[in-house]
Amino acid sequence: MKSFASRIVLWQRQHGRHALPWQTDRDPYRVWLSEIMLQQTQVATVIPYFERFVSRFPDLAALAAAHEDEVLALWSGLGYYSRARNLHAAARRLVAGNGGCFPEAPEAIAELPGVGRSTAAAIAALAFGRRCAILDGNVKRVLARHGGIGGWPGDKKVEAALWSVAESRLPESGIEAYTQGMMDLGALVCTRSRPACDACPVSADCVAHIERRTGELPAPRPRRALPEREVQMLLLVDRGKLMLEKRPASGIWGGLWSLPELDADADALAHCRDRYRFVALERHVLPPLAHTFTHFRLQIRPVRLALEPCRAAAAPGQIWLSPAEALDAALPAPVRTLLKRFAA
DNA sequence: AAAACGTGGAA
DNA sequence: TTTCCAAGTTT
Repeated sequence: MKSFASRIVLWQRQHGRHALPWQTDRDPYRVWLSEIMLQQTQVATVIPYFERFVSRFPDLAALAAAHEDEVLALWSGLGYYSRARNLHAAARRLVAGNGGCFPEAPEAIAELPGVGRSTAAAIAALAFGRRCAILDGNVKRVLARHGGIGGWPGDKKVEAALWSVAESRLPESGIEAYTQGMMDLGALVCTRSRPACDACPVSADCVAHIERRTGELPAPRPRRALPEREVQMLLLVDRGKLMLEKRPASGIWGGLWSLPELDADADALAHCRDRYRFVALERHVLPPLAHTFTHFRLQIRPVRLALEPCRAAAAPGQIWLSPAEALDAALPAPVRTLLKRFAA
């Protein structure tokens, strides 16, 4: 039987994906951008964001010259916004300190903010042909099944074992096809549920397949109950314009423009007066909106307050926009939903 | 080292 | 509806 790596490489060339938007060339900028967008995010979700982003920022120099606000606006809806802030910061660092050149060594790539071991290896392999191992969700699933490695892959010891296997199976040549092939195999054949083992090039010596344990491997993440939180969000309206506030750089929705929040049981009118010195003429409670994060569930109770004209007093970190203008801004997903609903 | 960090697709 | 988790990294 051919080696594991050879079978992956041959399979990738025949059955793998070759026409994804970031596979048009080996431009390290495009490879890097795609790898960041694809962190914890599915390919189908990323594609339209990637197209929009590269059309606005076609290269490192364009990205470095951008305002962070516009970068975040193009990321709005993709989630994990520190990825966008780190991407922007890294572009500026490379243009200012590295002559606008992308580093080729995985160790150097991993120095960039937002780039860890696996992402650095993916860029080094796909853009520069470096022989190094990745370990994303796809690879973890393929290796856990093929090697019969139990335990949750997020566990440190299990992950260390998987890294070790990943390093040991690299091909002598054809690292690009191998790297892409492991991801393609995980995404297209060795799927989470109902894997297509009939179509798999490495099923002959796959422990999970042979022992009929593909349903148990890899082991699922240990579950925990999702905490529930509840907030009010204020739509402060002055002559058709809404007030948005810039969120702090750290924490949820960092750097995005969002609606003022207050405790679910607080008095919206009093808050409006005490916190902003605005006079509300009319109060309207809008239908609630549920939003689920990875680590908690949020109930949003929107309240619209029609204000006495006051915009001249706009403070730093605040902007007044029409609903249409606001939809071009870097909004959190549920706020976008809310504003669409409000504008309709 | 566990928790934070978003969103949407699929089962 | 609920659960899982996707080309993970940072603190």
